[in-house]
Amino acid sequence: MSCMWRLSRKLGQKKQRLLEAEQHQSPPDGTPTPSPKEPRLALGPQRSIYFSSPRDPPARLGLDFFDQPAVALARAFLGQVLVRRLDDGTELRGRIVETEAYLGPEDEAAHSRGGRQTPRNRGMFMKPGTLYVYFIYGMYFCMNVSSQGDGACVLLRALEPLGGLETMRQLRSSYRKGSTGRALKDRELCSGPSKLCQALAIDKSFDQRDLTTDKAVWLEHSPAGPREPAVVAAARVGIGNAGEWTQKPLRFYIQGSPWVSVVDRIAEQNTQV
DNA sequence: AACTTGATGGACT
DNA sequence: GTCCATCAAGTTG
Repeated sequence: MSCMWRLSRKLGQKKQRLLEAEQHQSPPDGTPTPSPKEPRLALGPQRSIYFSSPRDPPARLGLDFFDQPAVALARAFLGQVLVRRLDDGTELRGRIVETEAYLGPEDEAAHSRGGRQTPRNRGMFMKPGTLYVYFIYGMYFCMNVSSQGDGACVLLRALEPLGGLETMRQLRSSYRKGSTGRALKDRELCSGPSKLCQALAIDKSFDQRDLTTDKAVWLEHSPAGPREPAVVAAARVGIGNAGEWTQKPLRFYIQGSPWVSVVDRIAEQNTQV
């Protein structure tokens, strides 16, 4: 009977999760949502995005945004829109729903642990907003953005695809082995750090690029959502033996979003809604 | 061994 | 259909 209780509780959580997901999703057709109020973000004393230099895309986020400590930046990323412009002019867009903070030399799980600086991880030590793209497991890429703090950065782990989904599907399929497989579901396009790199055609050539000035990739201010989404803080994924650093809650995701790569139900119990 | 993924097989709804 | 556990896949430090 405690089994029964546990089961029904589990189902209840799932229902609740789907319900919340609907609230946090953007309109399916990408129609701009009327914004009743300016979104409350920890951007500091930043000029209005509408008065940036005329040649820039109106909503591109600048150095003011990226120049904050890794944890703050990892949280601030949630909801913002990553845009990738392909050579043929196609724009791929995705709303960031999951990130991880890597804090720098003291963080035993970071590539910059102990202050290690190599040609590979140089991007981590460059100015905030610089990309650090690395090759992993012999076949994938992961995309990080340098934050304030030497050797600190934020890993982008999952996006809600907003535009260019068919191109993303093609890009993702073309990288796969058989390439004869079924069409990927929308949820499979960007739900993981290497998946989103495939979907947006991000590879090593993007390493050390500047997100505030690059012509092919940038970050745009989030359209205002229905309400401030709840953010879950959970342990990072794929951290092996990094002592105390393995369990630290440095992964952040939008609670209830169906686009997140890995959900942590235990961590969600500590999230206030 | 690594900040991952996709295919596969089994249990379950 | 979903979900979960397992494992193999290439390269780099």
